[in-house]
Amino acid sequence: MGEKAINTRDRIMTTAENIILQKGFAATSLDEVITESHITKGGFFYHFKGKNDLALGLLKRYLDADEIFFNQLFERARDLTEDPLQQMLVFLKLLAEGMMQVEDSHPGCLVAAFTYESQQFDDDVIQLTREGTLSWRRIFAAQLSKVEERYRPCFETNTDDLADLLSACLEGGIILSRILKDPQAVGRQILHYRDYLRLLYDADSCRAAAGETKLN
Amino acid sequence: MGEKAINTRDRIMTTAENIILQKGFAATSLDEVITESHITKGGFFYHFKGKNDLALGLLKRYLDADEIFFNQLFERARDLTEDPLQQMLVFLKLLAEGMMQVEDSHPGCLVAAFTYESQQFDDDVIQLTREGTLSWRRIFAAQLSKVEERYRPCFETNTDDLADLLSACLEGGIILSRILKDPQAVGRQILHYRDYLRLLYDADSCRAAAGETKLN
DNA sequence: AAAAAACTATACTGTTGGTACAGTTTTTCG
DNA sequence: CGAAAAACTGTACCAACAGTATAGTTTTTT
Repeated sequence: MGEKAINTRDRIMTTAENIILQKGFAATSLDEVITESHITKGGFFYHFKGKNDLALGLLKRYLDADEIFFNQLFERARDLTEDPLQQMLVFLKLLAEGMMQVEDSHPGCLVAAFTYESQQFDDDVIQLTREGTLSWRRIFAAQLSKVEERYRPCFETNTDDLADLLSACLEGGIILSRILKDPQAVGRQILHYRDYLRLLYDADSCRAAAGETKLN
Repeated sequence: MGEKAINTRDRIMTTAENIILQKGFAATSLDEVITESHITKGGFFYHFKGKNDLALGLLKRYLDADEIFFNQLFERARDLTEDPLQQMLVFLKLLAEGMMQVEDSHPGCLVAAFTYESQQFDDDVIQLTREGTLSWRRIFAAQLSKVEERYRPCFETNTDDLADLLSACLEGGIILSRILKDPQAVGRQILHYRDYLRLLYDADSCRAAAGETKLN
């Protein structure tokens, strides 16, 4: 596949993703995608077998970009501190900032969009949403495991569950952001998750810090 | 409106809601709803002006039922204990149990389903999703305010934000439950939220329970 | 028994997803 | 350079179906 083809394919996908996150998948017509992509129907079917194939391509691209995004933030966090808990806290701060930078209302998450329309997709698409969430779990849980090597949680916890909680805060936060038309909402949820981790692993210094701020 | 009409209307709505939560709104055809409701097209249009009107009716019914459900759990919690924090913790436990009782994968939340297809609805539907989430915030924040009258949080918090966090955990948890086909997942997220509150308002006794040295 | 409510039956129209296929331009590569 | 392969355009078509409309019929209420 040549460079031009990749450009065209990418243009179609970007257009489609934007429309889908606004209208939902079923309500997005191929004709609209085609018109907005400045391409013809034949051109579209040269790149994609059909609508389901488009969904699959979009999801793959989305999950790849997401994983890269998370890893970049983690790398940056590991660059700034050596302590695993602090790395996680820095990561969450960066993540919250990243989510709040969106000017308009949050674009949304393809995985969430697809799960509420799951029945219209082939199994491969559904399977991919599953693998995507599991990969998020893996990324987050890996760091949490490192944290637990050094810190003891107040409660008995399961790192997978705790990792899933972050995914849930993200997905739920995005939904709230969209409903309330408040782009900052997701970020605030993430910071709550961050505070939860602080209390869970580092309650002493949290309480100390709270005491200090009260003095000021 | 007679009893029979109400029955029919309700039957249509229940059928429609089930299909919509599986396929999404756009992908749900009126024909399918009509067939499964054992009614004719004319009969449907006697009860609803059109598809958007159906969405509006579904949302109203859903939000009403939800509010009743939350209030029942709160009443039960207030019945069991007088302490506002304990009431909230009992409520969350009951809520988690309620969400986990679902045998199959979780049916889903109409509000979330509609937000990812928002562009196809009239303003009245969108407005109602907004009012719905704000009413959840009101219910949760009211109890949290009572908690703060007696308990001091470790961090400075905003009860509205903290209330929204519960909504986010619910919405996000439902999505995860569906993707992972694990009906228990939502409940576990809620219990994490519960633990967060415990740490936030009652860190001392948590630490005591965990068998660690008490800070004072 | 009249009136209102709760439907049935049927017909119509515009869109959409997907297909087919013949022709044209662009890129790649020997 | 020139041929082959890639990357499209243009057009035409169709079955399925969504959503709507409306005239007529049965059921319930009063």
